[in-house]
Amino acid sequence: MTPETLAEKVLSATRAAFEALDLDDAVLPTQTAVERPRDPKHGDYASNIALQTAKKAGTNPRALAEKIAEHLAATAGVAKVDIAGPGFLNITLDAAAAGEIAGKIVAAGTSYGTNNSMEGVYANLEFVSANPTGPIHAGGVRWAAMGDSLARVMRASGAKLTAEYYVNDAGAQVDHFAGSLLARAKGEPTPENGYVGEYIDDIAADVLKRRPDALEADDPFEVFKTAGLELMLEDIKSTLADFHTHFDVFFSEKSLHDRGELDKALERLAELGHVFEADGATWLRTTEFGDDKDRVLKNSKGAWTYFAADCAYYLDKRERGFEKLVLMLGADHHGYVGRMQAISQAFGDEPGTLEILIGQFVNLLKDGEPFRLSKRAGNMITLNDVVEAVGVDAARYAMTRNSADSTIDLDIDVWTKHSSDNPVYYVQYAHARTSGVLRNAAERGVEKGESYDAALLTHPRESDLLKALAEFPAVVATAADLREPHRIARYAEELAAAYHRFQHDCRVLPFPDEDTTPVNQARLWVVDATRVVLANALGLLGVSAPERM
RNA sequence: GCGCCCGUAGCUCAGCUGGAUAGAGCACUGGACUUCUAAUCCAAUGGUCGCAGGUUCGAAUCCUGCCGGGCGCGCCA
Repeated sequence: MTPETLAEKVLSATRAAFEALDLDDAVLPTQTAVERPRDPKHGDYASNIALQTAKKAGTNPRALAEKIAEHLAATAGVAKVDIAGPGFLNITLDAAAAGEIAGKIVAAGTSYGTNNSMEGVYANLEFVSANPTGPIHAGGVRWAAMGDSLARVMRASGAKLTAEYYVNDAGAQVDHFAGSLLARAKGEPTPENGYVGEYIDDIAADVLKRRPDALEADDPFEVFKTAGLELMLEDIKSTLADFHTHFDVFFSEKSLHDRGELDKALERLAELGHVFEADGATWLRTTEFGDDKDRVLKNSKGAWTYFAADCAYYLDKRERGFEKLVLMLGADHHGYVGRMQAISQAFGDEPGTLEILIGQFVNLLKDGEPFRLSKRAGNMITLNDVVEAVGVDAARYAMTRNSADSTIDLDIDVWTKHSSDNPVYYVQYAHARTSGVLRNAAERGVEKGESYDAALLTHPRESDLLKALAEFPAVVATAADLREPHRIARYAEELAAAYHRFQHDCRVLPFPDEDTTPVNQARLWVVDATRVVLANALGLLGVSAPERM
């Protein structure tokens, strides 16, 4: 029995109890969940439904709980129901009902954990979107890892999701970038507001390699701009690919300008009556939608602002049919939330259409000192550097195991020297152990058979492990719903711990001089199920699941 | 000044949208390998959940006010 099924049984038992006690069932929730108590004395699962509904129904929680327990105890698969404290229901399943899950997981394989909590939601998830004027720096590691994992988790929950990278290939920064390349190629000093760094030398050289005549062209600046952006973007794409971070779309800001999308967006907003002229500039009245000040679309010189491009980009996404736009931004951009939401509402969209996730910074430390990153100064640590130092798995895992709401302090030296402290190895090792047991079983010709007797799985370690395994789909659904991929990592650690304890206390394979027993076989099913879930969980994090370590 | 995020064990962080005696990893201490990988397990140590009120059967969690830290508040991009 899965926790979901049990929760339904709890609800129907409650409904029956309400009827028996002649209570108003309008106070009953449409859904409930059972929780896994920390203390094993509290049974396999616990429900607080009596506590939650008794007061509203005008009765005593304890009395209600007793009535619910009566009905619930009669349910198939439920071994025992106790009432504790003010009215908790502590439910114990019989071993056979609890053990079924292993077979279901093995049968489901890679699809175990998928759920339909976001079924059919057509979503766009934008993340990273670092300017194409330099390599992705170490600060981008967090967004790449979290965004990519979130994409996987939302897809696993049924969302039809497009992962998108907004390429800011228009505007002044790009000109500064092009100017820096050109100066470098000519051997001139870096212009004011320009970029420095080894990568500028490299890109300048590569542009010349690709276009040997670049300096003699009619407009060398344009050649360096176009070719430089192209090369930089290729570099970014390959960095992300190496980091196992997949984007479906790299969306060019410049293409919005070229296609006249900014004019179109302005026109649309004007039609809707939210545009006004003042001080020689064109404004969007975002204060109407809660922003703290109105925003300029076109400045007094007649030039588009970055904000105008944001409007056009928003409209473009909506016109591509996305009904849910999720945007991951760094804490330094949280000031944008107000104006971005105002754009959404100005176009007449429901609140919630645009969802902005703000992630806090990774504070990089070196020798205990804050390490400032700057593309302009060229003293940066890139995503590539991080990956080279600790590897993709360790980097991704370290970045996804914390809530985006908390800032992370990360000492570069600690990270590179003691990377084996990373809990990712604990999880991966658990997976390697499951693979090892199954490999040994295969070598010795021990077969788990077509089916197994779940009633034999009575050891407390088995019971804990089975409960952890059963939880996975709900964890995925919650992670998707709350946009919190770190829940997957924390779950994986719990599951790995449950497995390590199981393998320590429960002999799986028969000893060499013994015959294979039904207990050996049942345990092999549990091991295989654990292997599946660990692999699926690591897969959602974009971390590999090695068969040997 | 205004806005967003954070404050939980020596350190790094969880805490499943209000539940039972607040957890894990690292570090420290002591145990467990002639049998499936000890990258493991077991035990011990470690807490005024920043502070003060409030809401209720019940608060680390929700509300208010303080204190402390990070980030942000351009006709820049």
